[in-house]
Amino acid sequence: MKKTILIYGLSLAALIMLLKVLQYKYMLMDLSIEVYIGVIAALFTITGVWAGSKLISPKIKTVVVETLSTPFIINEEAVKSTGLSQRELEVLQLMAAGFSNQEIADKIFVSVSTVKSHAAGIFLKLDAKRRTQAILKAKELKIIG
Amino acid sequence: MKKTILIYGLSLAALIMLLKVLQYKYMLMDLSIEVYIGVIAALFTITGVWAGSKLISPKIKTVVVETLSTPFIINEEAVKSTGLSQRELEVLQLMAAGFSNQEIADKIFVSVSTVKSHAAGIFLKLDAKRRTQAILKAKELKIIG
DNA sequence: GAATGATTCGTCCTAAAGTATGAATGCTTT
DNA sequence: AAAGCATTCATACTTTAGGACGAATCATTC
Repeated sequence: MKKTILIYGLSLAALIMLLKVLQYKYMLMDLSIEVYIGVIAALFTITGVWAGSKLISPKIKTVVVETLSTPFIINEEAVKSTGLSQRELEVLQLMAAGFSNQEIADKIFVSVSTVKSHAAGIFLKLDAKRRTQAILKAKELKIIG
Repeated sequence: MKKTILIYGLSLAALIMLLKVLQYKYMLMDLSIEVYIGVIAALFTITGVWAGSKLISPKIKTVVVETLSTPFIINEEAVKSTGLSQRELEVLQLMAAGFSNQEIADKIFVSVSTVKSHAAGIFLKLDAKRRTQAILKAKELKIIG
C-alpha cells in the first residue's frame, strides 16, 4: 500500500516536470485548454481506477474447511483432560443442539439453576466465555459430535 | 452504469466550463501550473477510484483451507435458497466462530444495532430461535464450514 | 468419620441476546 | 420516477445468559 502511494506521488511529480519542459519547449499552453484538461483528467481517472483496485480490499472470504468422512468417535481422553463431569457433558451436548437453558432443564428434569451451574462449570473447564464458544471448543476437541 | 458514465461526462464538461470562466475572470493561468495540475489530478483520481469501484466487479477472495478427506464446499445453492444476504452470511460465520454481537460489530466495523438487525434476519431466514440453533442449521445446510 | 466431588437448587445482580419498530441511504431494477 | 432490497443505525423493551455467592444431599474415598 505504501509502495502504491509512493509510485503515485512520483508519477505525479514526473508528469509535472514533463509538462514544465514541454511548456518551455513547445509552448504547450497554446493547445486548447479543453484538450489539456481532458488529457490530465483521463490520465488520472485511469490512475484512480488502478489505485482503487489496488487499495480496495477483497470483500468475501469463503473459508473451505475439511469434513471428516470417518465415523465420529467421542474422544474419551479429551473429555478426561477437560475434567468435564457426566452431567456437564450432557448439558454441553444439548447446548450444541441449540436448546436454551430452560429447554435443557425440562429435558433432563432439573431446574434452570442447575443447568446454569453446569454451564458455569463447562465454561470454566473449556475456557469459554459464551456457549457458542464452548460448543466450538468442544467440537474441536471432539468431545461432542 | 449508463448513469454513472453520464454523470462522469457531465462533471468533466462542467469543470471545463468552470475553468474557462475562471480563466477569463481571474486569470487562472497565473496560478502555478503545479497547483493547477495537482488539483485536477487529485479530483480525477478520486473520481477514478469512485468510478472504478462502481464499474469493476467486486473482488472475491476465496481462501481454501485444507481438504483432508471429503472436500467441503460451501453450498451456494443452499445459501440462495435461504435468501441470506452477503452481510448476514458474514455475521453468521462470526457467530459460529463464537463471537458476541459486540465483537462481531467491532470486527466488521458496524454498530451492535446493525449486528442485531442482521441476526434477526438470520433467525428469520433459518427459522431459528437462538444463535446456537442458527449455527446448527447453517452447518446442516453446509452454508458455513 | 471427615474430606471430596458430583449433583442439585436458590437468590441477587449484571451483561448479553433477542424483539419490535421506525427510519435513512444507496443501489438495482422495472 | 418508483418500487424493492441491502445496509445501516437508533430506541425501547423483554428475555435469556452468565457471574457470584451460598447451601443441601449423596456417594465415594481417604
